[in-house]
Amino acid sequence: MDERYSIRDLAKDFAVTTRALRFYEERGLLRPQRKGQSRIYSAADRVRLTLILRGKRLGFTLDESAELIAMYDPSGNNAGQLQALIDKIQEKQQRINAQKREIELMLGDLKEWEQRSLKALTELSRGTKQNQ
Amino acid sequence: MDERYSIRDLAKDFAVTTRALRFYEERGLLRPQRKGQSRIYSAADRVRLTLILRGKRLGFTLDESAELIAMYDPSGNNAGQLQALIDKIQEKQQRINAQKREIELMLGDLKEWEQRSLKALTELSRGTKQNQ
DNA sequence: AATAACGTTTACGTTAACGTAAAGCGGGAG
DNA sequence: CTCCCGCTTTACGTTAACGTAAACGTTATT
Repeated sequence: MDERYSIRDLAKDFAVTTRALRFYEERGLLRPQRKGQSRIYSAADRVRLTLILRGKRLGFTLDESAELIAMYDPSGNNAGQLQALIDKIQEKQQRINAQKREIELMLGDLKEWEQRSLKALTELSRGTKQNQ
Repeated sequence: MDERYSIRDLAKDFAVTTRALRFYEERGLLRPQRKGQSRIYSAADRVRLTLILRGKRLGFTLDESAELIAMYDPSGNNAGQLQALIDKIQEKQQRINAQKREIELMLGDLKEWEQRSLKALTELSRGTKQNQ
């Protein structure tokens, strides 16, 4: 318990580059300890990294993830923070749902279009001699 | 009919900047005619612009939209192109649905977390004297 | 002719999220 | 001691989608 990981360990475990890890730190998303000049990551850091990557998958920017993680953090463990976090995520969910609706509309249009095109094609090949 | 619009007209009608319109042209998404050195946009150009903007709302890059529009174009009006287009859009839809699922999972976790936190808070205030 | 109102081209600036060197430090194997 | 390995810092490069500014051409007015 209270495990320590090198930057290489984390990079491997989470399939990210060491450059990315240093970058996240530069942006304030990670704060590993130092042993000499080397970075030492803890289990807590792994959790944070998990959140960062989850944020990415969800389409959050690093700044957004930084905010979310700050709220998620036990240090500010009050209900208000949690509610703010939930609100942010719900907002994101709404945007995604809007995208989904738009994409569904577009798909609908396209399938209609496909039908018409296919119909046109078959009518063409029926009423015309095949050339070439 | 066969209406012609200035770059300013389009910018206004679609709420984009003229810079964006020239940029889309530079990237091959629009090909307005020229009258002297000025650009003249047609109804067809408006349709293309509509598609570009729709693509943006859906989270497509300009390059992706360029592809989609090329396929959507009547010039390549065969069923194969259409099918490819539909496939691309469905792929995008799947990505969006995946995002949606992730966000729903995260939301679920968070609400659980909120419950626990709220509970902890009330238990605290019940079992302890209010200080400060 | 001068000015304003639009249009055009050219080109550098901006943000995000790293990639990609370059160059140097510390330690442990031989 | 020497060499390599892994780590570090510093810093310039990259892509996307325009923003912003400079400098100039074209009309229509005044």
